[in-house]
Amino acid sequence: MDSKYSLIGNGNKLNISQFKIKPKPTPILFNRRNGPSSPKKVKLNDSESKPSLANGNKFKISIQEQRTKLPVYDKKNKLLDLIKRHNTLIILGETGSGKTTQIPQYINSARLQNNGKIAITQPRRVAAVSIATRVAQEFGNGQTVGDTVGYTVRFEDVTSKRTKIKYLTDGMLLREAMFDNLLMEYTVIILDEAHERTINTDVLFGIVKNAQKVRESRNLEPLKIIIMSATMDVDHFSKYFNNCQAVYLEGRTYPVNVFYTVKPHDDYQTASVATFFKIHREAPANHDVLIFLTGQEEIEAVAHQIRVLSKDPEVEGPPVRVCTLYAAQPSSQQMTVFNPSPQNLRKVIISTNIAETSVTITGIKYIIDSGMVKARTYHPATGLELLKVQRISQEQAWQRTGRAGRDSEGTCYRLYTRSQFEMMQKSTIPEIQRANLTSVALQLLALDIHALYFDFMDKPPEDAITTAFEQLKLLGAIDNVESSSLTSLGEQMVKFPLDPRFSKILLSASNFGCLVEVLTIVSLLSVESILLSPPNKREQVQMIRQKFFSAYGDHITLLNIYREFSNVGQNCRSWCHEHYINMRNILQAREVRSQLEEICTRAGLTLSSCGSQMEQVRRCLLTGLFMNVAELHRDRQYITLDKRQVVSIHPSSVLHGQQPHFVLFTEVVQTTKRYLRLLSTVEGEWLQEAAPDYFRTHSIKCARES
DNA sequence: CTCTCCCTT
Repeated sequence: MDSKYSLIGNGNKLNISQFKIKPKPTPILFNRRNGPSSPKKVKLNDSESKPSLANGNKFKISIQEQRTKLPVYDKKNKLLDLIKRHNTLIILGETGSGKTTQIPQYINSARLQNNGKIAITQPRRVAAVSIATRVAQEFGNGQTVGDTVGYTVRFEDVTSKRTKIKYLTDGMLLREAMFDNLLMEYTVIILDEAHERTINTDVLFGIVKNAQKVRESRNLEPLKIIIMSATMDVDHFSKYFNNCQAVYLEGRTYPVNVFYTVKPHDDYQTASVATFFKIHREAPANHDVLIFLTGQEEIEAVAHQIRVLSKDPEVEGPPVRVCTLYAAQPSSQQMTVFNPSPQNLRKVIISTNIAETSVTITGIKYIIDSGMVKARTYHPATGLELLKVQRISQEQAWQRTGRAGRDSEGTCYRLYTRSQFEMMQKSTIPEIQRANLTSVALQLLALDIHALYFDFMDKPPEDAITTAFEQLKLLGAIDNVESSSLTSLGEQMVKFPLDPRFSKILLSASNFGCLVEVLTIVSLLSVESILLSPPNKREQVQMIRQKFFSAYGDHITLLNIYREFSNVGQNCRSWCHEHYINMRNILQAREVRSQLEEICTRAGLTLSSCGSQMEQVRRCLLTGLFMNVAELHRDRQYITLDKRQVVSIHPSSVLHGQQPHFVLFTEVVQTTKRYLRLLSTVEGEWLQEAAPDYFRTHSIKCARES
């Protein structure tokens, strides 16, 4: 029997109300793919079933016994010998090999680190914390995290004098390098998950390579570098690290069958729903499904469709539990994904790329891969950040596929043809080649390195670097764009874990007598938005928040919200709920604020308050954001002073619908239009004063007359 | 009159 349902979408954007079920079938047709199920060796490398780490103590074997059953265990002596003989080593380890937890312990038990520490970096803080906790447990002897095994992430340093094995985020190690570019605390540095190519890992590549060289030339304690990666492009890595040795570690994954569609399907939302019901009809209950889509709206739409359709009495198959998964979601909702489902139920998880690497769910038997991802790209020429849905890379496709083979054999349906797959880029472009580099350039300058001459594994585009230097010059962090050293202002800026523009604002605040207020605003700007806005409760939200609204704009409005928040004390949860405030994010802002306040105090800045003098605050914001000013023109259009772009005030702003002559904005994001987000009104006379050099070359068109 | 993928100091 063929599929019963054909799903009619409305172009690429599915409107739920127009969504219909047709009784006649037009199923999505799939081809079985030829060749091996994956480009790398994917095989079950032992016949007896071994519990994976994620499954915990299901078989009640001791923690020490579990260690001996990891694939890496058989290679222990071989690995130690290689690590002893080579100063730099690449370890390619498949998922489940045990490399991240075991290798640091092997090194420690052989005392290869001498009197130094072993650092292991992770791109994500949750990983650093949870892996360190696990390894401390394995270490035994009644030790807990913070003894021999510890971790350091932002806001949390769980290490001690006895700590030998230290897990940290790559960003944290980078920050440590700002204060000691030779990283003398460590004798072994392991950069894990190197294939993810985060900006921080990429910068660390060059920093550890340099530290190793300098330490050798000065006869200091040698530094061992170990690069751990799941990549296949060993040559690229090896070449960069002076043709160093690479070893391969088998993992523990299961084969995954891959299917491609017979013809292309542009409407991947509809295709994913149809494919889900094909699986739903054929597969036993408890065979869970993971669908990869691009964003919140799309995910909620597809979730709704599946919920409605699965309740249709004509649909065959067990009852369905639909879970959605994306980062913006409240964490309580995210956790429901891990709830074990009852025997006769099918769980389907509809997720963004968060489930590609950051969140691992056990029991997934089927993957539906849309082949698309939403990604932010930066255009140096326009200074614009674009959020665009685009095709994934082949690497990403394999990563998604692998999510079905973690604890048994699986199946992956790709909603694209084989030839479409072959047209995809082989690898994802490293983040450093598509990001704004102002922060990176500043960090490197703190190490007396000019980013143009830094030893990058993959160089960023030159105009991205020059734009970054122009920005640093404007902010006063350097004297000229060729400079390899910072001004004293620049040196102060490096101390803050912030966008350089925000550091500049903090450093000017004392002069305006409003550091207390500016600390709050900058903290709120450097976390995710604290404002919740459920589309169906728009009017309600507007009403309850009205009392916070400031005619000066969003920055002062945010300040007003935070001021009340900091006075509610115990009833924080209910207050957030009542005012549609994202509690996780505002609590994070509070943490950031106290960290920044501490740095300010140490830098000798006066914690002054301007009370209700909001002019001071807006003047102060201009000292870091003067290049982000737009002017109203006669046709009621705003045009930016910097790049002369036509822009609009985002409807989420409190200034939307008003027409102040000059607005300062925090960022411009292009979606359906070029929108300014997070604005404040400013006066034309303040501009010259805030950045005299800049405004000599960026003339202000006076459009007042209209 | 719209909505922001994922991370991190």
